[in-house]
Amino acid sequence: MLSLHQLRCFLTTVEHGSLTAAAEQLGYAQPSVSEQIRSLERSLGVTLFTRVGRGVVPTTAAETLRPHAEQTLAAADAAERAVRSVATLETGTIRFGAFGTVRLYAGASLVADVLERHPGVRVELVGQNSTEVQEQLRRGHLEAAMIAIPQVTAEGLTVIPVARDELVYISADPERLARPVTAKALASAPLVMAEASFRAEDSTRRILRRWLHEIGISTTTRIEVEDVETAVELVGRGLADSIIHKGAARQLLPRLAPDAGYTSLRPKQWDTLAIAHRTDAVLSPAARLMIELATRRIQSIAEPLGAVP
Amino acid sequence: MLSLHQLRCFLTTVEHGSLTAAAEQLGYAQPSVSEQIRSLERSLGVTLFTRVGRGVVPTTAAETLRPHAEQTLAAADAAERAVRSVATLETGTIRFGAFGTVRLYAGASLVADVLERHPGVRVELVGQNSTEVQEQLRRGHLEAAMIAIPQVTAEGLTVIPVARDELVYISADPERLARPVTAKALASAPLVMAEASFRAEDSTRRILRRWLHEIGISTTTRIEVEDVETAVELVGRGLADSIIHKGAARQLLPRLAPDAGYTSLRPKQWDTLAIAHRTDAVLSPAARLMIELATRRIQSIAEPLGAVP
DNA sequence: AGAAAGCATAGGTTTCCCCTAGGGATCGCC
DNA sequence: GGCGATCCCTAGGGGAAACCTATGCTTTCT
Repeated sequence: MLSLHQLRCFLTTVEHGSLTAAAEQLGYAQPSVSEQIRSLERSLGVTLFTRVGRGVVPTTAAETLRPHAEQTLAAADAAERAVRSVATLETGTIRFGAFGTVRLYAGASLVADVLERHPGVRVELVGQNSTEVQEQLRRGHLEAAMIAIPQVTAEGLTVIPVARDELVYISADPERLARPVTAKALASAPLVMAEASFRAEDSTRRILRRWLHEIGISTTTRIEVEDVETAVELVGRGLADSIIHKGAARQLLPRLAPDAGYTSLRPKQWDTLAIAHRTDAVLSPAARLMIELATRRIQSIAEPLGAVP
Repeated sequence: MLSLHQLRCFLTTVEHGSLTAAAEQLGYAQPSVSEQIRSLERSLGVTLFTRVGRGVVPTTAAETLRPHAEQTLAAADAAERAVRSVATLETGTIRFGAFGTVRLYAGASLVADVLERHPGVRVELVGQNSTEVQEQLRRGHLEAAMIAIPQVTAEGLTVIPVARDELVYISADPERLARPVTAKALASAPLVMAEASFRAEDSTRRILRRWLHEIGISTTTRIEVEDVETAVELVGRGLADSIIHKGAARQLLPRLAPDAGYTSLRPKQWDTLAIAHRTDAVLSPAARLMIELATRRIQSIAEPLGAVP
């Protein structure tokens, strides 16, 4: 049976023109190489070297074999290196940004997905606050992140939209949920707003601001909080109402505000969810995996938008 | 250490989605395949299958490895088939020695013969000069050669006579060709001699020397040239006469010296044509084919002598 | 002619390959 | 929910293969 080991011995012998030199090169004793060559000749039914005096001379069969042997070994080497590059992913850390509402999609079950496919990896979800993610993206400490799209794309970042998510009105007051909320109704509501995107360019607020501005009403935010969970809890206690992503509402309301519900805005408003990475970055397999899984997950909840990069 | 065997087991397992099925396909017991996969995983430092309940599921590392494994096995298979095709003369290079006058017999039409029978092969006729052929035979770069027999066989070479060829006198002077040339007449002729055999042991000259020596005459070579064609051309221009093989005369005179002709020596002298190869060599099919065809061709021109090996 | 270089052979040890036998987990079916 | 079937793993043993050292033979160089 043909073996890579035989081919290696063969090639080294051809290159050095000597069994002894090949053995030395390979770190074996000379008879070992000799035996490998002999077994290769036997398995191929061909004489590869004519033993002449001191030294060996390759036959035409050997010359025929040579390029194929080289290609085979090259392919095997490529296989090894390809897998090893994955191995670094297997044993390394996947560091991925996901903050604001997006974090809810790319949460525990996403991590579970990754761990199932790559049992050895360590997963790090970065997303305590938007400033941190933005900063780490910019400095290259994070390869990529899932974000609610900012209206003005940050410099040096490539942003790829993957889905859109509806903005819904959440409240503990059934009466307010009876019909879609208009801008006018919104203006008179006590609101708690959470940061859902880049601090300076929070997309949700920007959308609301523009919407209300169109009909000459200014925002009336009552409370400002850091994270969506807190906002939802406050809504659950009836202290205020809020506007969040529909996907977040479906996930959080049952858990944090069982007595609250949600309804659409009128007209409906949408926020865009996207992947962001440094424009000049070459994404690693790990980042690609994370993006793929997160995208799939988001698109299974929100409305798909465009193609996966 | 990576091995083809491991890759084979791996691929079969991926394709069948089961170790048991792969083992059955490969004709092994299940634990054997299992062990191969495990050793492959260990040598790559990667988990290839997640053992889930009953059954195995390939990881992304396995998906990465798969195309490379396929390519490696394909390359190995190609290597095997390439060499086997050489063994059966479907392809490959036939390298054969033929120099001096013999080259005229084993010339273009011999090559055509070989190519007709084996369209895929490449033919290499080595024979620029005798030293080169002798050297390559001795060093094993040539398996076999057709030669004009040397009186003293070279050491380590087996020489098998296959035919004898008459030595004839060629001249542009019709008067000299009127009757067979005796030693006496030869002594007074201006001669051009070409190297026709091993440089040091040129058989033609040796024969002539012995012949003339018997009647107390020394040779009177006027010109020395490397190849027979040049000698014949000089004869054609009337600058000298020469002694060459009859077969060579018949082939070359019309082409190179149309005004010249040939006549026998008196008594007739013969040179022996033979096949030479290393004594300890096992001849390849390619060499045997070449020997057989060359022998047949020579014997159709010169007088057969002994049997084909 | 003697020394050096290179391959082959011989014999023994270690490693690897493959087998059979049996244990544990999961899945499907009563 | 129990039970058989399926599939993988572990354990241990036998045989082959790989590798080594030591040695002998041939060729080549000096």
